[in-house]
Amino acid sequence: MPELPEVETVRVQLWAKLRGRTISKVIVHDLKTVGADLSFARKLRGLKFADIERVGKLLIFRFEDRPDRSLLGHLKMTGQFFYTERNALTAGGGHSLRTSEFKQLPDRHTRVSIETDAEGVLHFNDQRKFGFLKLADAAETAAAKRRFGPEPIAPHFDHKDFARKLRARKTNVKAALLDQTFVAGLGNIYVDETLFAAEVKPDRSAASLDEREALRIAKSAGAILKRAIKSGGTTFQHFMDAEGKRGGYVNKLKVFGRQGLSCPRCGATILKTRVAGRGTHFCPNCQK
DNA sequence: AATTATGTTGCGGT
DNA sequence: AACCGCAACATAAT
Repeated sequence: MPELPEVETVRVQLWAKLRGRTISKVIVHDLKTVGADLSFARKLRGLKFADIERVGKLLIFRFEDRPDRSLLGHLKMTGQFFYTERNALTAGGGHSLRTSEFKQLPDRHTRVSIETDAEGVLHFNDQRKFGFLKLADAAETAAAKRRFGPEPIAPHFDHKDFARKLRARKTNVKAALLDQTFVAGLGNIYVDETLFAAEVKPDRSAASLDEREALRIAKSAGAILKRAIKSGGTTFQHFMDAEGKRGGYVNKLKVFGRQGLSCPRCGATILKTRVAGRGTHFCPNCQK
């Protein structure tokens, strides 16, 4: 899933469900996903969720009375967090084993299941197994957070500073925007959408940008990420939110996945090429 | 049926 | 230090 808007969508949903809940049982279906940590389940059992933080595309679960222990979660390419619950109140009065409206979980891509004291279960699904859940101490957590650059949606994001630093980069502008240590939260979809909004070609060298272009990129990135959050993210292939729903921003994409179709701004044909090793979509006419 | 692509990023080598 | 290419893995499409 996983660019900032998708992760933020899931963060908000999970917090509403997990707030104040205590972990009663953890089932590790795939050891690699937890970094081969044989004590992963034991260390989580009994912990009470106190907060869910997001930095860039990384989720950080915090626990009450245990500031020295956090759970880091990254979805990478195909990770998904699903929250399901058994219906405590059914017509017959008993427990229904139906886990959700959208699918039976766990399924063959479920890597970890975390049960709570509220009949609710948090499932971590990940087809390709690039994603991970990792227990971290305070120092590791702080170190992980420090590696991220500023987020374009941050209240105090400094557009001028960003523009100056962007123009000092030696790569093309797409590679610069994908670098999470430079600016956090953009991925392949939102970089293409940002550069379309800013009217800049993805393969332009960052150093060739003038001040106005760099500022347009800074402003566009924040605007697009915010709009995408409002739409619940983008479902292009795998993304599903914590309730199994798809992201609405897919209908608002201007260039991503629209190769061969006409540019919504000028009518020229959208192209797909390869830039920074990634499939890249842009309008050859109105992006300069 | 082999090759290529896929919403990410860490690593090892310039 | 910054940057590039590749690898981690599973699946669908060509």
